[in-house]
Amino acid sequence: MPELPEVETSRRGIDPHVCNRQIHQVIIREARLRWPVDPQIARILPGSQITSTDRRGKYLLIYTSEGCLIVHLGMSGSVRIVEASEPVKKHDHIDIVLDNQTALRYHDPRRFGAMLWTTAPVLEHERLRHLGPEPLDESFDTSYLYRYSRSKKVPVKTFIMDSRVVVGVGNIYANEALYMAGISPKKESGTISRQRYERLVAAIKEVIANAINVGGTTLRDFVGSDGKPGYFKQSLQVYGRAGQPCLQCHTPLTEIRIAQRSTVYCRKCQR
DNA sequence: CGAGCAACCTGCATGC
DNA sequence: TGCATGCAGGTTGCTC
Repeated sequence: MPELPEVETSRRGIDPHVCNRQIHQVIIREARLRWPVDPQIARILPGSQITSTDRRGKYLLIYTSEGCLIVHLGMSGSVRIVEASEPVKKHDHIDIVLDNQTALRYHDPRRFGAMLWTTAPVLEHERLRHLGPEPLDESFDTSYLYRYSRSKKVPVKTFIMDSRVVVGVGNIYANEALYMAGISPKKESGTISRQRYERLVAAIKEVIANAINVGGTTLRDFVGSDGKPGYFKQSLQVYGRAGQPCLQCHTPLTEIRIAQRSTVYCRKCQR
């Protein structure tokens, strides 16, 4: 999936095309996503106005005059703007048809994504209320992460991928940030010094900010909402490079599994 | 309570 | 060529 930078890239891509447009029709071809899509939106949304878009972690928020759509792209989801007449492809599950013959089209082969609807305060939604700080927010800092980690026994990689700790750090960027910070992904969270967490916080911010700046990482089928690929893949230092030389010390990179996720690191540079 | 892991689902690469 | 296997960007919700 789309990690945070891909979601932000998608949001920026669709925002100018959907804001201040009226919704003409909602077509739900397949409601069986991670949670069933509320069929009510097909009658509530037509006639309403899209007022703004936002993002919280990996959730894309589409505010309308009637309530808010909370969209998650799961592992394989994408959204893009199409001509409403464009023929649907396999896995094009939902169209939000706008008043200018375009549509916001949600596509998700694996259906791990979601499109939720709420009329209540969005940040109090059950899916959002337990989320930790945004990685680029100033509240995500060394003191916060260090204090939170004390007495935690999970490997640091699992720790930073926990959305209650910080949102948006998925498998790719967790691998990259730990490499950048010189920390072994296996290291027990509670035993890492404050000084090393300072490096880790800086690395997470840097890797996420860079990825957003270049439009996210393209793997397989991710494309930004304008159909252009992201360019971050070429700057990956460890993810997908198992067995290849470390770019700093030339030791072959090691691949292990942590919490069932592929983990690539340099045994020499990361301790 | 935390830790570990199976589950959700499709597509694709690999090996026989 | 066909078929079985394992793996993929995420997250929830079991069991221990």
